[in-house]
Amino acid sequence: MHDPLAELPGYALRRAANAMMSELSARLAEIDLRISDASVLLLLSGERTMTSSDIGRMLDIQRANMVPLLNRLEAAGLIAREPLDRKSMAIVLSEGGRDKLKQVRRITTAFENDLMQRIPAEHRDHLLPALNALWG
Amino acid sequence: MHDPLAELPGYALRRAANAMMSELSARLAEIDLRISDASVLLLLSGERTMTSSDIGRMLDIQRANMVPLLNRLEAAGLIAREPLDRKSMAIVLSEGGRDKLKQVRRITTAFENDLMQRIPAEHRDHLLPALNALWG
DNA sequence: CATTATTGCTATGATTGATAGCATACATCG
DNA sequence: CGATGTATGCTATCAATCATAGCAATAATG
Repeated sequence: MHDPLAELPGYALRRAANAMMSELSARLAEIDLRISDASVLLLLSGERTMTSSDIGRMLDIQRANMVPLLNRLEAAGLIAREPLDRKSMAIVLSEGGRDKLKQVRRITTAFENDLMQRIPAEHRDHLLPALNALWG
Repeated sequence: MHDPLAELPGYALRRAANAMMSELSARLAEIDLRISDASVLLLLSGERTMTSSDIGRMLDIQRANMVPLLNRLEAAGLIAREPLDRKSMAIVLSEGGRDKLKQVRRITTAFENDLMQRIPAEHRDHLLPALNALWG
């Protein structure tokens, strides 16, 4: 093949991320969630009270784009909006959301394990710290 | 912060890829190219004669989506379509395309170097093989 | 109190990606 | 040769993601 792009880390990063995302999307589709949906549920599993803006800042999703995302989750009965003051809303997991979260955890941990298995053992432990250095 | 997602390689991969892509986009914007444009130019720098479909297969871009991409490159005077038989077209770099390619190389090698510099030395050499294992 | 910032939202583009269909042309095999 | 199957390049279209601007209400600050 002799792909002149194969040596570029940036290119490999893009391809790897695409492959990973499409596989994870497929697995999450079985429980009717998108990747961003699952990220929000995982984030809400922490004990902290968070508003829509908080979540957006954490996940790098703009306020405007949080709206349809949270609407979808609310329509699916996974979260609820609870007034925090007269302007802000706390986003909390509903009971259904906590159930769904368990399924999300099951899928994501299996997925992460599979991912890591594909990496030769001598490189495996270096991936996470290397990636985190690229956006910290 | 205690981000419950920070430990997930899949999440880190997504974030790292996003950060990388937006920075590379910004750098390539200075020479009026998008990432896919630059990938095509780099791919065409190989000696092989390639059709639109060939390029699409290499870069995982569908035939339908190659059309506007190549139109853009052709309109910018970077490539030419040369009839190969009565059905297929060879996509070749024009002179302007070869000039642009030099700029692409300058930008991408600087970019890749910067990327690698951000990674702690002990992890650096493991990134590329680990990523390539995730989509090969 | 006056000003400024934040929140949640609407509306709207731009870009990318995926699918379906089509006419033409090539390839294969009896 | 001729029939069938496949590849190519394209149009048209749809869905998803992301970004920007603006707005009304509220909160925070000096």
